[in-house]
Amino acid sequence: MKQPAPESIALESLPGHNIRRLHQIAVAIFLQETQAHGLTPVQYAALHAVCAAPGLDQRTLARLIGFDTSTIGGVVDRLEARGLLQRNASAEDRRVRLLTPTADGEERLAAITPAMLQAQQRMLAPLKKSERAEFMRMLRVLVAANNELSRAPTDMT
Amino acid sequence: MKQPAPESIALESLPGHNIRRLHQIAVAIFLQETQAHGLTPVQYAALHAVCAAPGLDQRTLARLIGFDTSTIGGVVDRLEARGLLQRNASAEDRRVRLLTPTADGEERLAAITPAMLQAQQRMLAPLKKSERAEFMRMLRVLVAANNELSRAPTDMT
DNA sequence: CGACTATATTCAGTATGCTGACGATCAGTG
DNA sequence: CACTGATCGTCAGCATACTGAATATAGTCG
Repeated sequence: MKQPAPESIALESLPGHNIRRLHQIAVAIFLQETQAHGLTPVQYAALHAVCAAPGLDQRTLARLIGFDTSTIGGVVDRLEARGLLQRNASAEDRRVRLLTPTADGEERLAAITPAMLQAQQRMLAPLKKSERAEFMRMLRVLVAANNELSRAPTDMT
Repeated sequence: MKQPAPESIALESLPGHNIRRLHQIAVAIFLQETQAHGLTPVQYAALHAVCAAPGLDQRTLARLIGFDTSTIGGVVDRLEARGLLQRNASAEDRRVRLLTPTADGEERLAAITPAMLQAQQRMLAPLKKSERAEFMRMLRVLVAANNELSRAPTDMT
């Protein structure tokens, strides 16, 4: 059996290529819908997690939302610079930086939520209603099964 | 009807979050399988397209694989620096830079192809065989329908 | 207590991506 | 031919991401 010529492989048939494109599109839709609020998808996820569990440390935050710990510093920097959360040293363990939302942060999160949900709908809108649930189910299977493969696995307990 | 509290929304229920995680994982799998060949997913896609259509310009390349034109310059730079392709000014239109693979580039593409295909398989491996085709079908529907939304739409003619 | 190990965070380096702007060039029109 | 508008490529600036290393602190064991 001879391999097909490497150039003859159709990019559109490759899962990885389509996943990359879908991610590109999902980010674009998110930014479009939420542009009035000035948060990126990643910033939204971080702010959301901090509001849901005030006082958590960066490492825990990273594991909750699947970030690399060396990336999260910058994300938190930007949210802090805009006054949406606070970063304070922990009293018990001085290595740790504890994150707490500010009032502004809470408000911003509440304000952006409807647009964020609208964006989520639009991402799957091209599928039939019955297909959307099925797609989400398979998406979760893939993410859960391969969770440990990326450098930033999620804590799925 | 009151909105649910913004913090009570489960991140795992959001399409965007799962898409981001799946992309992260897909890149990690690609890099794992192909690490001996030293190409990123994006570099692979670019090299593949140039080998399939030697002499194409950067704008066309960008539209073929869904890149932003301001990103592709850097990608081509790196491939050129490693001697995998050549960038020459066009004779007819001096704005245009034409891309041609080198012999090394062709070889590299052929060499990486089996590992790349192996990576694609692993991405969908957690799904049952019948589900994989269904997932890919829906993936293509979503990408095709929302193609124009990102800054780098693909030419799908 | 001192050495060793483990953990939380940061940093430098590299690679995508997007926005908005700019320089060079081309093409069509008066 | 000069003017106008479109097109190709690049660049600066910002935001994710990952690798590998450094730093600071904590905990543990001999």
